[in-house]
Amino acid sequence: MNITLKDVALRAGVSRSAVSRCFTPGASISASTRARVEAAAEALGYSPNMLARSLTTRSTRLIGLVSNNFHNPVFLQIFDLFTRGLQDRGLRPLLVNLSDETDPATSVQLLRQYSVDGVIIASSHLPPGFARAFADAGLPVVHAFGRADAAREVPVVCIDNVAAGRLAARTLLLRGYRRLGFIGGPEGASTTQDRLAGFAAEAGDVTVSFARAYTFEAGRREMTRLLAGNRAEAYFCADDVLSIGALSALRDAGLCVPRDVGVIGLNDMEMAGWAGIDLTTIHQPFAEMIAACIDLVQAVIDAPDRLPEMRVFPSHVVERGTLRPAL
Amino acid sequence: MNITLKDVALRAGVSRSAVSRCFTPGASISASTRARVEAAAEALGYSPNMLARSLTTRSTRLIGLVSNNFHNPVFLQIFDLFTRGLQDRGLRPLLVNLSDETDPATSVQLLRQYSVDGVIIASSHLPPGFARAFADAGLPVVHAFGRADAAREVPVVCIDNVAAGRLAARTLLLRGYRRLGFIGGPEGASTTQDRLAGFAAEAGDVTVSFARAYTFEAGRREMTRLLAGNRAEAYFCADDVLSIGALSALRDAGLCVPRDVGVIGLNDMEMAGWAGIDLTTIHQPFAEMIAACIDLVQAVIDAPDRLPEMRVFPSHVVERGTLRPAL
DNA sequence: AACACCGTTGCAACCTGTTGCAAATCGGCT
DNA sequence: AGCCGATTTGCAACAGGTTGCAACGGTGTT
Repeated sequence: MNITLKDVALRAGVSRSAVSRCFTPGASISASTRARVEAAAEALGYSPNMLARSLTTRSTRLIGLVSNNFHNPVFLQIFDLFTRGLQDRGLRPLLVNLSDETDPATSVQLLRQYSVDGVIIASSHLPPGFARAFADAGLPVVHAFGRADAAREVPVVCIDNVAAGRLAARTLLLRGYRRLGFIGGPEGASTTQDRLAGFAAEAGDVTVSFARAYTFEAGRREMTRLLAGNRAEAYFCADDVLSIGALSALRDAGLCVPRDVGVIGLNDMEMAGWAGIDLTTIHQPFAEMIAACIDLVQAVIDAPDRLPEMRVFPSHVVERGTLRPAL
Repeated sequence: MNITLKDVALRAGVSRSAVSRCFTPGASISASTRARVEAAAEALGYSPNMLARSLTTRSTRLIGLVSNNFHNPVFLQIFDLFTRGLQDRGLRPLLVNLSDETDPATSVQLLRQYSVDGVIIASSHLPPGFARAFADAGLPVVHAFGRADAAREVPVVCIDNVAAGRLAARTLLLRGYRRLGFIGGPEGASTTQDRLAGFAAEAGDVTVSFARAYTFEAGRREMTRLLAGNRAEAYFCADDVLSIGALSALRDAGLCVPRDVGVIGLNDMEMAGWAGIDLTTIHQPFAEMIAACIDLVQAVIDAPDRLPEMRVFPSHVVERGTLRPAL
């Protein structure tokens, strides 16, 4: 059915090895045989079987892309960057949707069955040790948006979430907001914990609450709940989509943003810049971070014994319309 | 390095075939050897190499998932449904991001190199013949959100876009809106053309314009442009994210929706239901459509010579706040 | 002409698993 | 014990490639 090496070899009148070498960069082959082989391959429409090749080369160029964030719109941007970045380097993303699955064992087995060269985990809320399970199974792994202090076990690419929390607090204080509030994602999410730690360290006494998930509805519900009590003057939401939910609740309550209440988010997803949302937020440099992830996983593949490394990126405030100007 | 059949066979004191049969459902193997093999496999942490197996079985259970819609938030929902649906059936999505690549040749070659069992194309704006190129290469393919009349060449899963356009027009007319306008996606998108055809057929004389892309900004810009001229009483936007952009422009212009202008979208993406957006829109039953895609691609894999089939799903209006009530 | 050297080529083994076929084993029956 | 048929098992070939090694052919040198 399909065209194989043998067919091409037969037509070109050479051995299978010659054909193989023709498609292997750097192999020793004369210009004349190469031409004959290429002509034959062209005529037959041959393209080498990557998976058969991988048996001996032990490289599939497949990368497992593991995530459980299929409800936060920022992840569409993230998947776009990952898939394009991988493709540009000749790597292929095998997508794994964890949805509610949080036991790494099945994903590890799955990705080993498919002999992926490496794994990128893109998530900020997974049980501790999730990423390590891949490393333990001998799979090169990088954890994107993971926790910095896990980096002794697994390479991590992230921003300094504690510093980002601090930055959020300073930004709010500088604009004259006093009683501050924090709205996190699920309490277990490491990013949420770190952002809160930094925020509280800088702002002192803050009201703290957690949304059920990184979704619009969860953010809106949480803010609605908060408004029933004694509200703060400004809130740091640990994620843009939460912020947008919170803004919706504030507006429904007849409060004016940024005059009555200030809101600062985190991520700077595309939607944050939409007219009508216009969210002031802390920018994560996704493009650079994702490029770093791919470089890093490639580096681990090339040198499996390299020590886990952490790449921390700077974040900064993007001024829009949900905070009043600095005093 | 990795554990193979041979290692397990050695430890269990049986032949490689016995081990293979132990992992092949329906193969003839006695309970006692099975137990011995399973114990050995367990002890060594063996799991079979799917790719090596695929050499002889000619099935990888890999499905190419091809799309160029990484900027329309509805596609995050769609990817979620696809990945979960495929996983639930033991299939693995190999994601291909076309971004601006519109020549099928490279994608076809890529997916053939990886011996995918089948391909699902999820896009409404691709050059005609794109999907057919996969079929011509002998790859089982299904086109999700494709054009109905291409179904003679390639199986298609879609709604009846012409009927949806009609439905939009009737819905607007029934609510007393007269001079109607249509805002499409890129003019070349088949879905846009069909929706317009139905809309115009029912509404008669409509103002027609096209946004550059299926994005918020494009929708907003197009509506802003339209407002400079003689505006219509209500608009059918061929996509929710366009609608949201259009709404943003309307509000900035001080117009009241739905009193001054009505807007109806199409897709019923999650965001359409967000408070503050509250978009009246035509629902596409994504969950059912995507399940159908997967069933269909599986069917084509099982019977490659089956005639291309079209599965058309019903769509209906979801009433929210961007149209005034019916008279 | 003899020799060394280098790039090119084919052979054969190997990567990991599957499967047709024939041989071995087993249980049951006379 | 001997025979039958069904089940289980291993051998060997195969899927589509890669690669170490030895043989080969051509060139330049002495």
